[in-house]
Amino acid sequence: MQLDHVFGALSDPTRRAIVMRLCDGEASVGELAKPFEMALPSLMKHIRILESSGLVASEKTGRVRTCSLQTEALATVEVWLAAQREIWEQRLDRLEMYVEKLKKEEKANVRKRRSK
Amino acid sequence: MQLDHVFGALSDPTRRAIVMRLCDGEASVGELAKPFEMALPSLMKHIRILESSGLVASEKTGRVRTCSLQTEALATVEVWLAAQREIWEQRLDRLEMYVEKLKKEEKANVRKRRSK
DNA sequence: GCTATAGTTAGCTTTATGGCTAACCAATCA
DNA sequence: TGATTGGTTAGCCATAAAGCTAACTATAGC
Repeated sequence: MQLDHVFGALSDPTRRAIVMRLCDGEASVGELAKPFEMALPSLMKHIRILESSGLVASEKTGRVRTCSLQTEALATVEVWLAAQREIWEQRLDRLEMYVEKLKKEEKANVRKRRSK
Repeated sequence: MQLDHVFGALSDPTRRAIVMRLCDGEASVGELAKPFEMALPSLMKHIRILESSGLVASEKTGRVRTCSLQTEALATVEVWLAAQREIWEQRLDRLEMYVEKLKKEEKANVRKRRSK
């Protein structure tokens, strides 16, 4: 599973809607297609993309294909984002500490200057 | 800030690399360009895309443009993902409870059958 | 003021994306 | 077995994406 494909898959509103729909449980291709004013083959493409991204799995029994969500992929993306934000926030913290240090030094300087 | 654009922006490896680089602090366009074997205008396009997605901000002073990360956008995506996963997991929980219920009933049935 | 540096604009190419229709296959169901 | 339903394949089109080069603008440094 690659971030590229997962982010790519989620960048389309139709596909995000499908993911949201699948959060409520499995669905057949036809069921997924209903809310959209879109030809079946077009929707199938989206499903394929979701599948190749690892976000969705599907299985065909008889003539109906049932799709379901694969949460591991969602989790992977969450982890990546959280990691980035963490690094960033650590940096902000350091910066903040540095600023605090500067402020204290400045206060000290002010006191010094006053006492001169 | 729209999910479409943020996910779209993050679906490209070059742009994710830029985001990761900016986690370590601000950088000029030139600095950002260095690690990539890519013409400047191409890289600039990526920066524009990151900017229009709200992930990155930039300001030009003199002749250098300095770019920085806007964490709110990252946070927004995280929230969306977490929400989806939560719904999904709640559903799994309900399903699990249902399965447990079924198991208990089955056990009860077995006991009944034995006592017959 | 000339030159080098840092971006920017314009315009081109190639490939990918998102949509369509029409025709097709394979299970159900009457 | 013939019609209907559910999905699939193939192939087309328009637009967007990702890259390039070449030429341009505007600051900084000498």
